[in-house]
Amino acid sequence: MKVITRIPPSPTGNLHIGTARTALFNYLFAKKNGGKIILRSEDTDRERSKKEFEENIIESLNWLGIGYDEFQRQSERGEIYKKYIEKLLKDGSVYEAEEGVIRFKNPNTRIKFTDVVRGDIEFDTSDLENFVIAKNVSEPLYHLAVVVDDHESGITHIIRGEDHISNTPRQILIQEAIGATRPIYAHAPLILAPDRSKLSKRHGATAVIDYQAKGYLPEAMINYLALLGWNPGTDQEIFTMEELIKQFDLNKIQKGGAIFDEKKLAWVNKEHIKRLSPEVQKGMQIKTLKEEHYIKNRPDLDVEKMSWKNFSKEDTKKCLEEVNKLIPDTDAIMKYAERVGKGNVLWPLRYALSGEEKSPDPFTLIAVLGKDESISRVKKAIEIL
RNA sequence: GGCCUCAUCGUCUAGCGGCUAGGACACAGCCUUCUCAAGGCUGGAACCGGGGUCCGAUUCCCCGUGAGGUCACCA
Repeated sequence: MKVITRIPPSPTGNLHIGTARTALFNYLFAKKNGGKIILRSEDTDRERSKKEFEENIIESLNWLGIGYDEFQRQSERGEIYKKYIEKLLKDGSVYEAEEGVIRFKNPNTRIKFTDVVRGDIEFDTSDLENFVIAKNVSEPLYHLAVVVDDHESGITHIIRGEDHISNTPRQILIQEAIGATRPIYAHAPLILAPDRSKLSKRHGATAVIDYQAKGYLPEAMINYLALLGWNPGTDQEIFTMEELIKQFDLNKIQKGGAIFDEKKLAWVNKEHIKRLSPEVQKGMQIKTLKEEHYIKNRPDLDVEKMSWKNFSKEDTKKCLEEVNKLIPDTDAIMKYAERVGKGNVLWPLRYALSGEEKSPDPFTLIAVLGKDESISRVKKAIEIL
């Protein structure tokens, strides 16, 4: 049996981190099994669906490197749904209610299904009412559209968020009514905000594009997302997409929700940056450096932090005066530093330029600031001394 | 509230009956003449509670408690 999975976002917002993580799991699982993956835009809600969101979702998925084999748009599949709704109407599985919508006739049975990550789950559907499956024959709603699409596309595995567990019995009911085979379910835990509630817009940056804008590497994002709710069972924490595909396993998906921690994302990002070529790293460093407050504005300098170790203020001052004549000649400064003591020269130089105890090296700073600005910053330091 | 799901350091997690409960992030301290937004070392930090089962429970069962999800003509 060929594995077929799906990524079914609703274009009512930018690609959400939670959706991206679920998309990733579907992608990894399909790739690992040599399967197929379908991106399905669930835009049956004409009011809320926006073209721009669909574009954002596609772009974000692209940026992350999550590919797919086929693209579908529910708004273009009206005829297919209509055919099913009419058939259900005819055989009496659904009926038109007084309000004019179409409801599913609840058979009030017990539905039991096996979830790959949670085991057996059982529902008594008599707790459910006769739920609405379409506004009319031409306007299907979520449950109907999903079940029909999954069936028509031959979806074998539905990997989705835990928030869909309670939707499952309804969908199974519809499956049985249209004679569809039941796919295998795997409900992944939710990605949580720091307060342990479902991560949503009110928690700030929740769209993939927000992190793209912050300068995170797509590889880092993928890596971190994969680790939220899944782990390989080893101590490995840094992965490439290829490694993830190779190691991914539905059975190792976590049960409990995981809080999204940007600090750890930042660490993962740093680890991926380290694996980049020195040239690319330098380019990224310079790009992000330009946004630093201490590059945009002259820093306030603290005389006490100006000297390295026990080197005197007077000597530090002399060093800086010498160095200032050499800027921006890197080799000359380095040669001088080796003679006088690297720390004695490089620390105060870097501090004079950035005003930070931790910052990139002085030569990078000179490159970013430019000759004139560098010289005047060092001059300022000399004055204070 | 009904139904469903979940429960190991602050966070992400390993553990699948016997471990000094491991790793990572974060945090704290120390080291490092500085091309250091680095690296290294050390440290503090967890099995929600109560019953069982068992020679023995973090691990299996039950009950609590807590957290979350879901109850739309949204998806």
